[in-house]
Amino acid sequence: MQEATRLFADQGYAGTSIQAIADAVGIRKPSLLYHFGSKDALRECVLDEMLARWNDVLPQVLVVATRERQFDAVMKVLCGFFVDRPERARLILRETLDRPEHMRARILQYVRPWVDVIASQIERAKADGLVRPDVDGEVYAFQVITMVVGSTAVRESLGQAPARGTTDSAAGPDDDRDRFVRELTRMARASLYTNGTAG
Amino acid sequence: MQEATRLFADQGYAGTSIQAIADAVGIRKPSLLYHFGSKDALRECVLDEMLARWNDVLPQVLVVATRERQFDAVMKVLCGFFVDRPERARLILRETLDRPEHMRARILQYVRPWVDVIASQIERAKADGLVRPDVDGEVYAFQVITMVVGSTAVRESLGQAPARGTTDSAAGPDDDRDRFVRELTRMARASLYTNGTAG
DNA sequence: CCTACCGATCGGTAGG
DNA sequence: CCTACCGATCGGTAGG
Repeated sequence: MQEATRLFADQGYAGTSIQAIADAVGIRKPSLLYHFGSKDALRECVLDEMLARWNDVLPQVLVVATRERQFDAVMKVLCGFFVDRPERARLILRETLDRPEHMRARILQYVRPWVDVIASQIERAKADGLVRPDVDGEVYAFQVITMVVGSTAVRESLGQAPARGTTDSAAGPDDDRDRFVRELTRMARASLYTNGTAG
Repeated sequence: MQEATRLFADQGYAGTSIQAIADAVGIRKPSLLYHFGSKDALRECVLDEMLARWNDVLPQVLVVATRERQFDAVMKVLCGFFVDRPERARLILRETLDRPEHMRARILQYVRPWVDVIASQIERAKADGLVRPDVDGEVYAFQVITMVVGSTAVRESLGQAPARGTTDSAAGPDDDRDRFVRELTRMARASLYTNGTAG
């Protein structure tokens, strides 16, 4: 499963042969097919597992969401899920491009709860005058998720080439990660609240 | 070329056989190979043509950039390039996932001018106190481009499923397009300027 | 979990 | 631009 996830994410479904997966695991091709039935069933299995882990992470944020600083908590969980395992972002992007109609249903199922949580927060905050009145909560939430997934998927691939500019000379990978997450969060927050710096 | 671009964007490079491209054009497979030499050469050709059109569009924005309202002009051209032909966004995303090291060079070559233009605008505006002081121009510009490409690539595929919410009942495709571009522009602008509504 | 094998399709070439 | 063909690899099956 791990190897299949990695290979599908890195080379795509059509670009990955079941022979290659079998080689990576150290068994023969028919043995792999015995376990999963077909290549397409393996694809479903890989996607299901990733979405199941996504569901593991959902309750965390709903608990935290009862406190203040909800926004930062949601962004932290959302970013963490993909940034800590970028192959998830690449896989979800590839699947969306490969089988849009198939992914639409799953995305509705799995991101809908998030969109609802975020949208309800936005409406509440809008009533308090904290959120810009022209924000469309649903489009906004969808856009933020797309931004996180998309930029995470290409970040490692591109070695964040254009992002090393004028800052201090040497920075560790952890610094890069934090800087990346912080900027994503900053953009999402600033484009939402009337006061761009407050949660 | 058109058919190859469309097929590579929709089904991916590995998922598209030269036979399928030949069928779409109405010629035989060896005839196609005669023109382009190999499948990989065709891939290069398709990518080169798209990047060449990107370069056609660059001067436009540099001319407009001498006037006021630079930001909106840059966003309009950037969004238009991808939103009007979403297969460009899908192709560039697939190529980045398929051959990251190969794309890094091209992206540095083709998006560097944009990043520089935007970054210089940001530094000027920062000095005037118009831009938030904590904005990292390079990371920001990279993030905006990623957001535009990523969300455009998946927008059509997903039929913007979660984005039909509470607005008026029936809206034409043009309305959707404008709403999409407007929200992208709004987010990019609001996360940059101290006053989120001014150019 | 294996060996042995299947038809279909892959990218590409020979030759005209 | 075609017909005819190449070896290699594809996903998958038979049978143990």
